[in-house]
Amino acid sequence: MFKKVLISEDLGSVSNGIVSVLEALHIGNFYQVQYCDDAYLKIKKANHDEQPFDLLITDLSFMADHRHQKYPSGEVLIEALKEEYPALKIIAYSVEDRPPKVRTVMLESKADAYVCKGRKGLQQLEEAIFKVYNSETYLSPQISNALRKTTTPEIDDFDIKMMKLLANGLSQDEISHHFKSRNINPNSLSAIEKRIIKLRNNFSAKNATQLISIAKDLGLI
Amino acid sequence: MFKKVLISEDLGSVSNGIVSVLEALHIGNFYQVQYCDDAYLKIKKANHDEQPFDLLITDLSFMADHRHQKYPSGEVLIEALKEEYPALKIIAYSVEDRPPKVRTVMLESKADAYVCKGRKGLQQLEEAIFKVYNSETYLSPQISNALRKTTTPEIDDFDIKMMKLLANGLSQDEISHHFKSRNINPNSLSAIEKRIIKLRNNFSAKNATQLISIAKDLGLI
DNA sequence: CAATCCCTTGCGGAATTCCGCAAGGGATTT
DNA sequence: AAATCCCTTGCGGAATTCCGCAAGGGATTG
Repeated sequence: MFKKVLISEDLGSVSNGIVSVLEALHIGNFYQVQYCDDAYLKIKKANHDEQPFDLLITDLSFMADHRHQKYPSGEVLIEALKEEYPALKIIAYSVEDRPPKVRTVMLESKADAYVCKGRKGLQQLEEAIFKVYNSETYLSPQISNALRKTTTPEIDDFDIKMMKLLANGLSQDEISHHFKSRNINPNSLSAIEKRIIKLRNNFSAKNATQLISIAKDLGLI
Repeated sequence: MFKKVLISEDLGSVSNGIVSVLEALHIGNFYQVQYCDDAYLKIKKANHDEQPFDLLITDLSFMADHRHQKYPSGEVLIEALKEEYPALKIIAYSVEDRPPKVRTVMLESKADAYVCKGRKGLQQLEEAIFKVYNSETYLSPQISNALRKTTTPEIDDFDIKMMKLLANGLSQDEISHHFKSRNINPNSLSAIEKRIIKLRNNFSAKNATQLISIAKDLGLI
């Protein structure tokens, strides 16, 4: 079983729960941090000292406070760590259960497991620990099908950028200029128009306002 | 100190944390439930048996699952209980730290305290328990000024309705018809226009799309 | 009563969005 | 090489939104 575990979670109460799971598995060598940056530094130092962690359990969203963070969220922390220390296993433990989020965390950040906080969260976490130890991936049952691309097909990075700009109040013309000034294609007013229309059709939105409303509900932006 | 406490919280891990606080205060007589409906029934029964609870600590948002609930959220549970059992003290314990939510929970649902889950959440919870026991109210420091109406002044029920309709993709003209058909005033296209402009100015939004984006971030809709 | 304030309503024009049609270019297929 | 497909770009007109100006009505105030 895992020998050295790090818990990254800003809610003390949740942290307690994770600890109880580890203790039930007789894993005594664990550490807790409340900020992603601390997690990164602790893992880096452990590796440097040749006593590396072999499992990280981390939340995704952390309350922002006065301390400025290089890694503001679990996603970016996971992505950075997986690039630097591929051997480190990582379990994401989050309340977020929307498929798009699960997809990015598993496919882009490359987490090994995604467990939803919930009524059965700690049981599922225990299950995930076993699976991951055996080099398998794990998803909570309620999101087990989140990786199938049946959900919202064909929404690419560009579309997300565009919707964020829309949500920030930019006009189609301003979005066009925005992309032109950054040499990102496509960038013509007409093309922007067409892509927004495509998105509206995708989500059955009557206008851009509803499109942004839906995208926010889905957690896309 | 409180003699009989109920914890209503669907995340087992968080529940653990609350329990540790109660134990530190030597409150041994407590019960835990994972659904609002169970909380309501348990409190009702305790009162009927003349062994009432004197404190409820409850989360606000509960994951929906297969079990259909009469009380889907902490807010409505609190409101119902406070009407029926005014003597029962209630502490809301939630990740939600946006002023509008705090306002409705404290002013409309009439909770005695609002504690934000966070890095210091459990310490604040302990503080809240003491305050509430002395019949005072308590707010976490980060939201201590949430009750001042300086935040988003003059956003009334009508504005909220209007923004919800906007988010649902209705045009200003359709919104006008919507209110006309329900005999709600004002309802002219021009008036709708003016109120949307007023809201945009309030929130410094460049257009209706950004307005909806901001309103969603603030939790107004 | 008159003056004032506040809100609703209306109007006109500019800006923006919405929508369909069409041309052009690159990649793939036949 | 030709045909096809897909995406980008452009254009024109209708619909909608955005914005300022102004009139009317109700409530409050002097």
